[in-house]
Amino acid sequence: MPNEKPTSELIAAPVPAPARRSRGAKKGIRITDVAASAGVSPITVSRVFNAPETVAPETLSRVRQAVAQLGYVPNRLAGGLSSAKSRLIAAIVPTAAHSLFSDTVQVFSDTMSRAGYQVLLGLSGYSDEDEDQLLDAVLSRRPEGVLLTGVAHAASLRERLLKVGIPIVETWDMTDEPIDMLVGFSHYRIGAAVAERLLARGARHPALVSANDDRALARRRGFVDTFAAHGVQDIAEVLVPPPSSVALGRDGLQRIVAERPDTDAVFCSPDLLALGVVSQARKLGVAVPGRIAVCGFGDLEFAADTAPALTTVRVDGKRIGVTAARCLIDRLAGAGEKKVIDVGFELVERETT
Amino acid sequence: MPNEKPTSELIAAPVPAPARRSRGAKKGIRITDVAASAGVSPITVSRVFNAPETVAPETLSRVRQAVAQLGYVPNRLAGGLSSAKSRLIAAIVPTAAHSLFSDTVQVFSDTMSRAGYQVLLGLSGYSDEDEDQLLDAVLSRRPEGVLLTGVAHAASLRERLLKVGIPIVETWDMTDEPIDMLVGFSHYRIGAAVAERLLARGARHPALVSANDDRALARRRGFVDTFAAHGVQDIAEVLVPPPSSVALGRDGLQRIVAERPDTDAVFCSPDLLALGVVSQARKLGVAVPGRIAVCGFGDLEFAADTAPALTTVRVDGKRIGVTAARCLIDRLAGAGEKKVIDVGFELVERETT
DNA sequence: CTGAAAGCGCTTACAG
DNA sequence: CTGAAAGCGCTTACAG
Repeated sequence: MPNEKPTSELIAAPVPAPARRSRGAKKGIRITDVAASAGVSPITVSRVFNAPETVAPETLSRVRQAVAQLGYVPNRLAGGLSSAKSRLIAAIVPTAAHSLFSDTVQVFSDTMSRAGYQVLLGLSGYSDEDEDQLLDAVLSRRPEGVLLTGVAHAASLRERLLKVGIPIVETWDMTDEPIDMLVGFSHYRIGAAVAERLLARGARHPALVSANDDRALARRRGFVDTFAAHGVQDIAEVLVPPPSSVALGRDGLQRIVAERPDTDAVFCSPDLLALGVVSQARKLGVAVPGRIAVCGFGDLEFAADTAPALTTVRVDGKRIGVTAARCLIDRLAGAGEKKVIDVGFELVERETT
Repeated sequence: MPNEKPTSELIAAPVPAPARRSRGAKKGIRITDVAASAGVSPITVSRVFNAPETVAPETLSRVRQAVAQLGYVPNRLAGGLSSAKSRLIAAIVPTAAHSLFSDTVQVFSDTMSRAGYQVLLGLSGYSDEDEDQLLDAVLSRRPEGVLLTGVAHAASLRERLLKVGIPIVETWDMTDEPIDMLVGFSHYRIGAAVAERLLARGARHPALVSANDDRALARRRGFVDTFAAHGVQDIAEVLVPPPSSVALGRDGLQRIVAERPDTDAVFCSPDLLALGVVSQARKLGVAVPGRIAVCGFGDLEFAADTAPALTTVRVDGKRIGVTAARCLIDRLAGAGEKKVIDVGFELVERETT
């Protein structure tokens, strides 16, 4: 006897029930399936995942058995919608490809997942242009926190992020006015430190081969200002667009020496450019660091080998990753206030002769 | 006059309405806010985002204005739950750090987002152990497709993925029994090709310095089998755990030459190991490729410069990324069947003297 | 071209 | 320690 109607028609039934609609995630095991199988209510199943300590041990194992048997995986779209906790953290980095930030992303992701969060990677591509669009995509997932690379963001991005009211960590840079939390270091001070080191070595005709993103330009300013303070005003420079490469570095030195044959020091950042510069110097028969001192940025592992005469700047990307993750985790746990952490940097001279 | 009760108490009110519960994403602009502001129904607002071509131009612009003014960002947790379309694709890669796969991830992500999908990165960490746990985390987001790195997955993973029934692309490897689609190349054939090249150069005492992951071991098999087919059975080898590094390569050659002073060829993969081997050879005064021929894997950009005598194997990671993305996009659009695409590889000899 | 109602699969805030 | 009801913010499948 299918389609039996309820007998309670005496009690007004104003709207006739419309035909069944098949929609949404019809297939797949739901929490109610597990509940039925384990002989408990859906709420109890939910607790097994989200607050197991509040469930009786015997119930716990019965539910877990049902979960395993049915192969149930909770639907976090539903869970997130219901609880307003997406358990998602967005990490916005310029690029995934051969990047300075990959160490940071790696440990950040590891640390966050150990704390029960998943990382949604947003690739911003070094341009502010689509950053707004990327932010739309990211925010549509309702992340509970955001890691940002750098501090120079379009005003619109700052405002929107501020309005959303979730914890933010900016990284890999320094500023007096962070959006929220900050774990990084000063690129300006790096440029200044490199300049001082080169000055101490006696350099008087410095040059620059550098990427042209915000952070590289901050290093450039520190470099230029410091030389200026010592009376060296005129610095030859080659700015290259991303992605940096050995070839661009090689080409950079070529242009520098053509323009300024008396160049006695080059600050190249990142290290990939420095490798090109060192290689080209070798090809030209120019002694490094004897004739031209070269300093890079990024401390590529193999640089030590490839270019033992190369001074470089080391930054601990892993430390930035863990620290940033901890900041967010603390904040999400209710603790942790607005703070700025400077992880500093290190000038590395390996085997300067 | 707050809390005015409805006047219709004559019509049975069996269950007293419980107190209001504040829960879920209380704050934030909802689709109903936009609808009210634009003077349309929520469905129309939904259409503006998901099927703008079905909305009258004038309505469209009115709604978009309201969206812009209120700063509305659709909640994809809700949208995904309702439509069973998360617009999320999972990409599972071993690591984010200095990786061969970063090019693939980059273009994959770019291509997918241009098609309206976001990429959820899962870092599997080279071990099958937590792969099940990672899969739980990933599947809980209900991705519409999955990109996998490699083809050697635990049987449980294969089964679970198969059961979910979403499109899968395996990448960076080759197999006769893919889970679904496959975009990659044969590591075994690479090992064989390298062996043949070295044999042609006259090598008779080959050695191996290699990572120990599944794909590196497949290259090893191709290498060993091919030499065996030519009567060379005894191959010295050093297998190193991830992450590979220049230092491990250096150490590797040291052990090889100590064990087999007559070694005349070394296959090192990945290239980071090859760089170490070449560097150590230089330190030992061993001519490369004169005394020992060295072949790497991965075609690191700077290797050309660092070790011009290094033969290496180039694989087009970007092509894998785009192709894999296209496979998924086609399939999600209803077209595209199960297929295997071999992107091949290339042996690169730069300036062998 | 537009809208009213129902439902996606969870969790919250109670009450017991 | 456990559960019944309501609701999170969307979209589907209609109907007009």
